[in-house]
Amino acid sequence: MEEALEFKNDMEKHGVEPDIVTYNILAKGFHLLGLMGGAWKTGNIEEGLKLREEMLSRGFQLSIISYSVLLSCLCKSARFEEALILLYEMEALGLKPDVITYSILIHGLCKKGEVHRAILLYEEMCLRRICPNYFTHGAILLGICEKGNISEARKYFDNLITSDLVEDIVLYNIMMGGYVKLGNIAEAVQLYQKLTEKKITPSIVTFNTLIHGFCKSNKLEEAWRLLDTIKLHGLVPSVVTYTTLMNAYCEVGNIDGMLELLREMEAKAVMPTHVTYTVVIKGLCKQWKLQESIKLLEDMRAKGRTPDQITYNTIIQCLCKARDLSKAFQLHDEMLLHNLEPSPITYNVLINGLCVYGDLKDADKLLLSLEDQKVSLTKVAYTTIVKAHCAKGDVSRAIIFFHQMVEKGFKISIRDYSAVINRLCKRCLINEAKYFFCMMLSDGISPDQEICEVMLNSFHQQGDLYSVFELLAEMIKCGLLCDLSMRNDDFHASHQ
DNA sequence: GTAGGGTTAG
Repeated sequence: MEEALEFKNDMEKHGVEPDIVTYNILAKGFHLLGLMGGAWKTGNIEEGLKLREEMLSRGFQLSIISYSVLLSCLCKSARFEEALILLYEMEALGLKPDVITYSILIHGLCKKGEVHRAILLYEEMCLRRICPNYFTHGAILLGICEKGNISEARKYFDNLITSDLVEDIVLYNIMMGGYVKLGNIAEAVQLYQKLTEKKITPSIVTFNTLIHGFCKSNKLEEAWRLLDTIKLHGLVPSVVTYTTLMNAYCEVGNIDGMLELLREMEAKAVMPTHVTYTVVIKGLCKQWKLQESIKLLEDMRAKGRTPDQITYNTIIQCLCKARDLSKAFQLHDEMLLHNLEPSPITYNVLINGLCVYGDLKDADKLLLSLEDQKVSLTKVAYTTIVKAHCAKGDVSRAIIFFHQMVEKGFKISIRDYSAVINRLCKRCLINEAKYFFCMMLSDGISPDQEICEVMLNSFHQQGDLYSVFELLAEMIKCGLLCDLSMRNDDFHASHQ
């Protein structure tokens, strides 16, 4: 692309003005690069938007297709506001969005969990007499599935397949994937039987989905048997088929079996992707073959398989466990060097590494500097550091980070409070545990049996009967009464 | 001469 752009600049220098076709060719290039994924993705949207600006300023009209390409890219990075502005812009210019344009937006929204907004757009397109097709329906179905609302998804699916004569295997695949994601392989298999009864031809994705389902339920035999079924249907196992099985082998610690599969796929000229290599790296890490996995990371680039965040996170996590934190941070720096933005998970792994295997002070420093840099973090970054401070007994720091977590607007669950209270009780820091317990109550979260047991035990150990009664009263309020009689016995026992 | 959308794996 760089050369293509340079060439275009050359054209202009020589007085040859680019025209609409020139721009479309460049747009296609950026789109392809975007599809290839990895580090350059976001940079390409910017280039694409720049091209649009340039075209508009030169008085060219973009086509509906060019707009769709831009919309597709924006959706992939969840930039929906900008996408909707572009949609508005195309309408203002007299370009009528069609079923594909709408499907792109609907799919983008669904994929990122914004099903509600997707359905609004869906209704809008229907009002404008643009008829939804399989692509549109598939997007909505996927959205409902990914929200985990499987029964609603099934209703939607059943409606689709009964109201139409022609059936679409992709809809089946999406529905089966929904079941598999929830670990319900049985329902997925039933759907598979249903589609074979209806003489619908399964695709390789159908089988990959089933294989994934079996692997998830530790039914490796069944997964393996599907390889023959694939061949029976005249299909060829894809890179996803192999990678799924390799991952399953990796998970059960059969690294040799995993490598065997890698050799087999290469022998059959199925090219491993960056996901495949990430699985292999994970396997090597499991065997503590860190040098080898770093070597593979380098080899990937040479083979044109750009490692992504997950690839790096895998090795970084292993380096942390091996207490080689400097090498872990070196890889983090390498990500930046390659224009690969570390993900929130990368930082969770590094912070956890410093907390558990390094110096807690460095973890504090890292988190604070990330906040300064406005790097986006997940709640886990905070819970990790809070837990570490609780475990080491530095409650004041734990409280500071806990409040920061609240301020950032993260939803605090009972599990987060339990994690803190458990650790404080373990260190007999009763007053501190009570502090968090009260905070939890004022947060509107009711305690559960487990958390109360932990605290009661701790109070008992310290002979703090006042606290015992106080907590028992609170338990009565919350309806956690089942063990009250036993506690009374305890009380009598300790009074004798 | 150019040109848009769905499902699967880490």
